This record gives sequence, C-alpha cells and structure tokens, in this order.
Amino acid sequence: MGRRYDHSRPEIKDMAFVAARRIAELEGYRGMTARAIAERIGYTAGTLYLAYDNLDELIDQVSIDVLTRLHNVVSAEVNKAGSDQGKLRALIRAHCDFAENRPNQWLLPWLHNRKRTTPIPREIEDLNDRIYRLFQKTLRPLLKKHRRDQIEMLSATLWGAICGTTILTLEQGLEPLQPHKPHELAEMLVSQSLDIVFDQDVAT
Amino acid sequence: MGRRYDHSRPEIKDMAFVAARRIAELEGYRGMTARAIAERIGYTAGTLYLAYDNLDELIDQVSIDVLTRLHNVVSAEVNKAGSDQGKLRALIRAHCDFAENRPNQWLLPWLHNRKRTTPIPREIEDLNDRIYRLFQKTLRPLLKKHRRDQIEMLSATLWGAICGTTILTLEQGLEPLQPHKPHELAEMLVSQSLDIVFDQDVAT
DNA sequence: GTTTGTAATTGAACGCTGTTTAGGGTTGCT
DNA sequence: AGCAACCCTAAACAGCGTTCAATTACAAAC
Repeated sequence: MGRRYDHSRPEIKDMAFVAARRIAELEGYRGMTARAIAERIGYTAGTLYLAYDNLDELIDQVSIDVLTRLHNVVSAEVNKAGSDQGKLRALIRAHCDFAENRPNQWLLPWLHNRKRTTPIPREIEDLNDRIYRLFQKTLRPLLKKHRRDQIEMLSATLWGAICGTTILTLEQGLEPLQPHKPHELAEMLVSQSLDIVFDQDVAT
Repeated sequence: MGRRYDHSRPEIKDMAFVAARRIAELEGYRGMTARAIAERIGYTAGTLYLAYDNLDELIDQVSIDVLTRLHNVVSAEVNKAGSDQGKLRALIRAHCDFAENRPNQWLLPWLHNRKRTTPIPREIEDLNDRIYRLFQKTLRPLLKKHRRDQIEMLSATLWGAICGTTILTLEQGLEPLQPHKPHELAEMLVSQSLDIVFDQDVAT
C-alpha cells in the first residue's frame, strides 16, 4: 500500500501518544511495543518513526503525561487541605491513591527500561523533582525539632522510602509488604519518623 | 560440528552457572543473554537448554547464589556484634556493604524480568524471607516501647524502605537520593523511626 | 482527461532477543 | 569395519526496535 494521507504528522503523533497511554493503562509497560501501538491506530510500526525518533521517546511522553497528572492532583489536594499535618497527609493520600488506583501508570516512569543507553529526559527528572520539592515543602513545617543539616536528608530518605515501598508493593517484589497497601506503608514511615499520628479514615 | 563430549551435562550446567554469575557481576542483568553466557563457556546457546529448561531458570540460580551469600554474610555479622543495637547496626552495614560493593549482584534478584510469566521461585522467596526475618528478629528487642500490633508492620515497612531506597539509589532512579549512600539512608530510616542514634564510624 | 511528480505509507529486512530441533559428526562397542 | 548411540551445532522461529526501498494514491500541470 502506498500513500493514504488520512492524518497529518502531528495527528499521527497524537494518536500514537493516546494509543500508547491507553496500553500503558491497560497492560503496563510490557505491552507498549511498537507494533501493538501502531496496530491500535491503524498503522504499521514504521509509521511511528515518522512522528517519533524512537520508541523510548514515545514512552517517555506517556511518562511525562503520567507525572504531570500526578503532580497536578497531588498539589491540588495539598492546597485544599488545612493544617500542616493535614497537608502532608493529603499529599501522601493523593500520591498513594494514584499509585493504587492506576498502578500501571504510576509504575511506568520507574519500570520503563530504555533500550538505548539514553539518559532519562529532563522533563521527567524535573517533574519528579517538582513532586519531591512539594513533599519537602510540606514536610518542613513538621520538622521544627530536627537539626537543620538533617532536614534535607530526612526529606530525601522519606520520599525515597515512600516511592521504594510503593514500587515493591505494586510489583509484588517483597513478600512481607504484600499484606499492606502503599498508603499504609507511607503513613507508617512518616508517622514513625516524625513521631506524629495521622487520623484514621472514618470511611474505610 | 557434531559430537564433542568435552564435558558432562552436570559440568556444563555448572560452567554455565559460573559464567552467568560472572557476567552478572561484571555487566549486570542486562548482559546475561543466552548467547553471551554460552560463548563464555565455549558452547552455543542451544547447549544451555540441555542443562536448563530456560534462561530464567539459570538466572534464578544466580539470584539464589547471590541471596545465599548475602544471607550468610549478614547473619555472620549479626552474630559477631554485641548489643541489640550493635546487632541491628551490623545487619544494616553488612547488607548495605554488599549492595554498595557488588551493586550488580545485589540488584539482580530485584531487576531480573522473567520472560515467561513464571512466578518467582520458592527458593528466592524463602531466602528473601530468611533475610527479612533476621532483620525482624534483630529489630524486635529495640521495639519494646511500641504497640505489639504495630511491630510486625513496622518491621515490614522498614525493611521495604531499606530495600526500596537501595534499589532507587543504585539504579539512579530518584535524583534527591543521589548524594547519599544506601547505608546512610538505611541508618537514617531506622534511627528516625526508632528514635535511636547509631555511632559514627571512626574510619570513614 | 491524461500525465507527471511528489509524498505518505508499507513491507521486508537487519540485528538483536529466547527457544526448538533436525541433522552432522564423533565416539565407542561389537 | 560396521554400526548404533549420542553430543552439539546451525539454522530456524517468533517477537523485539528500527531502517529504508518500493509502492501507491493523491495533487498539480498540461
């Protein structure tokens, strides 16, 4: 078959993006193959390379979309919440709700293996950093009694621990974590480290 | 080429295992391809399938070897140490030393993607569980002031957090963790959660 | 209305995975 | 010497990302 011109290049780019995002949502990163994405938009694999340099670039766009939505929902919930402690709790809940309800999407940026030894794109690092800094900013008011040189490291450690336990829980990598949900682990980590207690939900 | 009979089946099985372990050590799980392992022992890829059902089985054997050595060194160090707190510190140090000095080996059980959707083998789960239970046992004497129903969960959470932050640090997945080493993060998590302080090393 | 040119898309190919298997070639027994 | 048994390889398959010559349909020109 030769020329068709059903769609412009930007249209194909967007269609491929939407298809890739849908596959990520339904099947996770394992299902995001060039041929599967192309089939979903009625084209062949080669056509994707007219819109993207390589498959990693397309998958990275989905990761960026995921992290953007994650950041948006998390920061919105933080703003809505009241006290310092309430803001921290809202951040953790929003983050973990996203991870628990959309595990394939939340895991994508962590589990996607770049084929080429290309570095992680700036936009992904920036989004991860924005989310982290929001966490850090929300945490800071609750760290009044900590030494100043420890605050930076404690923030990083706690955020790493929250993301790390969430990955291990969703990926079923560590048996003793299986009985628990990401938000339970995250609240455990934070409340133990800060010596605070989060209120229990009325509705389970 | 036809028949050679340089080695018996069990010899080939062992040679392949040693070769796979060496590649894991030098290049990490990414380098552990059937053809690369076979080339290292002077055979072709097909020969591996006379000794192993599939490549995952061979790689799992390397993971088992790694976890066995990890468990051995960790439990030896715990036994050597004195006080309850000293034992916990020794466990964390031994575990993180292994991870920091042999990152490719420590990461192998976590990062190896099974091709078939085979479950993780029993032996791997058991070894992970033995290491976890050693951690739990070492931690327990220091949790005297915690509620009993929280102890189980706190152990699991802390162990998950230690493994999670170590993965993210070694894999360079999370920017704010980069300035720190796994053992620093682990000690931070434990000392903050238990409200104890580990002694600093004399030698850095 | 026909021709010509251009550009969109494909299909086949490449080099890589893991995996299977027919058959070639050596060995050892009779 | 003949023969059976067996080890190992080479080639093939399917699926991966990726590239590109070839094909085809459209648009413009005449």
